[in-house]
Amino acid sequence: MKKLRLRCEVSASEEEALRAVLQGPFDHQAEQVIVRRGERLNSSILLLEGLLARYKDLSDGQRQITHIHVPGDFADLHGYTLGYLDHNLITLTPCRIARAPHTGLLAITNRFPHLTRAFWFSTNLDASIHREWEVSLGRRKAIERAAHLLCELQSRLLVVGAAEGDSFRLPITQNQFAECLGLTGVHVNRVLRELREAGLADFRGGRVTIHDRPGLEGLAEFDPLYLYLDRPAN
Amino acid sequence: MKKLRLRCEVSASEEEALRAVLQGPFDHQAEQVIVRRGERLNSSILLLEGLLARYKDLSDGQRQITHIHVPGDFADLHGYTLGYLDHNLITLTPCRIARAPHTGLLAITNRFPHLTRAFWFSTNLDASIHREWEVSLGRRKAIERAAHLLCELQSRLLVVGAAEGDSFRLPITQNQFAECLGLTGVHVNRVLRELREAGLADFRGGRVTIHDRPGLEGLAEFDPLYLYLDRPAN
DNA sequence: CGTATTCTTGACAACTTTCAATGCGGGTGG
DNA sequence: CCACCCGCATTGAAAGTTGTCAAGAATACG
Repeated sequence: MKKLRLRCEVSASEEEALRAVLQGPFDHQAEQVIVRRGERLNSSILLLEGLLARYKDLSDGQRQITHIHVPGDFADLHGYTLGYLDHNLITLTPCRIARAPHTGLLAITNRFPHLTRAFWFSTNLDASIHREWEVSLGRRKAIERAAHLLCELQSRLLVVGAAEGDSFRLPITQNQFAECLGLTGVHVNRVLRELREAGLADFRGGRVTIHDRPGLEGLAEFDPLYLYLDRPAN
Repeated sequence: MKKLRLRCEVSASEEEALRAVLQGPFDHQAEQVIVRRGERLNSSILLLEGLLARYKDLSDGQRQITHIHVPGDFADLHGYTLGYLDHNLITLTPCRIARAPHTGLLAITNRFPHLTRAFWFSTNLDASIHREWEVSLGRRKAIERAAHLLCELQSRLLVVGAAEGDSFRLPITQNQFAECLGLTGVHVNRVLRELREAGLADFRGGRVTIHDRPGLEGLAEFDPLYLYLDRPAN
């Protein structure tokens, strides 16, 4: 909740309204599909601890992860207006979540226009991250993609207090990382070695350590503007 | 306006409120940057005629288009909650637009929760399209990406009455098409020839004709679920 | 009618995938 | 306690897809 607050200035009465609506917490194991594509929804999920991912499968078994959620993210708030998701939602690690029933969200959106805009902002921020991933997937080379995602995750985790300076836990496999980047696990492995040998960053054993942030950002052409870290006043 | 209505059931009073807020229409030439990344916004753009694109530039001159807008789309409604855009907005063709000042949108969101949710839905639909593009860019081969985008555009244009059955105007260059697909113009050219020679679709002279929709959809693994064409009841 | 884009094609290069094999480490059962 | 397994990481070699470069053809436009 503190984490959610950081991104969207919320008044005491608004926070109370939201808190009243939330159910849980609930715990989930890793690798569990939490929401299935197309299934009708009646609540949305706030991630408290762990990592979630949005992904889609192709018929030949390939998978593309389209977003990684960090603690404080409303993972499928868009499901509230969409009714169902176009993608699956899976736990990458063991997770703790809270649920906001859509009836409760409806009540909030009818009574708290400002809080509604804060929610709306949150889904728009997700969309902005999707766009940056499109740029990576479409135009950046493998090593640049990897560097960019590491920069993004470090920035986002720092905001919610889940990074210790230039190091943070990222307990996912190289294959999962590859599924974010539109690459194969084999190639990601090579690229991570390159980053390590260049002294830029080290991702091993479920932990990332960034040794040369400027270098990594330069390689990735990382510009955090799209993360809207200077949250708007509205 | 009729087109907007098709995607979001809007009551008479809501429609009137929106109409009262809209300014314009304004006309723009092709290839004009309408909104620049990072610039503070005080109105959002409703596309009435023509095609707009969201894009980002890289330092080496590469460009990635992250979204194509068709008539009826609110092109930068997300700018209302975000304050500024993370991308540029450009006209691909001559365009006619209307503008919704954010002061007006603020008034609407304070008075019409249901219309607010309709707006919110609209930005969530954009995000869904971003996700599908991530899948294309990350996992589909060049010819599949091209086929998928043609299917998507045909579906979306059909909804707003801008497609004539299996044919529709798409007055953009192969290079611009390539910028959507994360490919080079040269390769798009080859891929379009393949689609033509396979009897699937023909994109030439600013017009697309789909000769074998099932074949094209099969090649692309196109599933329109992500377009939320069965709009939700809320 | 001439000029500038855009389209088209070929040959070659670069990047990433595929296939295959080996190493590593943690958990489990004997 | 230790051997065995199994998933994950790592590496090499070969193949495939897409990009780059270059040139000529077609088309649009003034």
